[in-house]
Amino acid sequence: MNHDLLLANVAKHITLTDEEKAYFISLLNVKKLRKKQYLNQEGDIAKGPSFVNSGILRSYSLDKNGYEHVIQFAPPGWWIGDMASMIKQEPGKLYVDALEDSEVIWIWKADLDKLFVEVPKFERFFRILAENSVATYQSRLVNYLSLPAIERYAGFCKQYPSLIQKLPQKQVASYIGVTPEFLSKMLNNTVI
Amino acid sequence: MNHDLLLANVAKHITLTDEEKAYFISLLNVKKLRKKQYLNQEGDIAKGPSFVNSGILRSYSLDKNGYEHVIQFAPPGWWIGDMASMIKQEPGKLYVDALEDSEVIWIWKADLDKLFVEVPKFERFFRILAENSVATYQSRLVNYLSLPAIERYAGFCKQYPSLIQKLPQKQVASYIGVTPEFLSKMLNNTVI
DNA sequence: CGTCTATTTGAATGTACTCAAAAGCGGTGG
DNA sequence: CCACCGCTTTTGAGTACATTCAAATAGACG
Repeated sequence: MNHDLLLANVAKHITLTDEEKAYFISLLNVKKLRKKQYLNQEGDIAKGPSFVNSGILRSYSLDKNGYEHVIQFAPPGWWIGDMASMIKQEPGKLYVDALEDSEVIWIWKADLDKLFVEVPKFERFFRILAENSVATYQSRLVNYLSLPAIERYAGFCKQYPSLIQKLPQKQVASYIGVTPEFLSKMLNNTVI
Repeated sequence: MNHDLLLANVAKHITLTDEEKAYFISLLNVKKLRKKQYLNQEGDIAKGPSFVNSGILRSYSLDKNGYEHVIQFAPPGWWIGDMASMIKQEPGKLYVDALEDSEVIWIWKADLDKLFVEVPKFERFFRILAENSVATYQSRLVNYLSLPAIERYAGFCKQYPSLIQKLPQKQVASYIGVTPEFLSKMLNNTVI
């Protein structure tokens, strides 16, 4: 149970006293996930934000035809979760699971709210986190609306060069919004 | 120059003293926009978050074929801006303009940073704002990845019933990610 | 080794786009 | 007040990008 990666992540944006660190750590929970294990399933109420300490997680939705659509990948050092479900504390529409054996550090939404009151610096930290997330989603939407699949793939490779090597092609296809068959054809120039 | 709508918006999440209100107001700028006038153009560095007091604004990107892709509509009471450009203070990829004569209240990023230090409650306010925005983008992405155009249109009508009446069909088409021609055909069942 | 899943390949299909042109609509100026 | 201009919406034909379904092949893992 090592919080170094998380504390380094926090330290990027705010500076904590030892006491504040200790309090923060006292609120944390750790969960080990086996490959394919769920952190969250559709219909669950998201417990709170989750930080990936090791492994890779992803969030995705399932459409009525049973196809998965990846919303986010989270390698070590990233946060993941179903924000809508977390905010409203309502059953969510996203699944979160592990693509490989992983370790996650997470905090109850109720504890986070306490933390915001006790150590207001964390308001800043999570504000910055959310703002960065907004920027990422905005740019993803721009890509999705204005680029053909092949360029969305190129953009993904450029933005996440280390991820691309670890992910099954199927997962990347889902993230860029095409079927695995079509991505395969694109990469092998079988698209005529 | 009436800040009531903005103050009511702020009051939804945090409670300010009269002094804090006065300080906040002292940092605000007002801009009137004529229909079609830009608040921000591609390549501009976003000044800071903008609150729509009256009218309707939209943000959009322009692809290399010259087609517009609407990222967001902002009726009165909503915030809008190019988050990536604002955070990094780098030239952005989004345009923001007025779909009708509008009035916008905005704050310089540098003043906002000062505000966060002077009145930390605003960290909370903008954290909540950004979190809601993340939730909205997540759900929009889910829709985009997993629903056919006709259902994205239905979803838009359901989610923004009052907006749909005010917007030119062309703008809605762009938001849901189809050409104006195709939306017209969908609505008139000319799609065979 | 066998099983399960991922990837590839092919053919047929479908959803949505492009281009072009006509029709509708709203604002503005003479 | 109405005619005209510019922009939006509609309609049609042809096309392209991406999907579906099916089946073969390849990889990964116990």
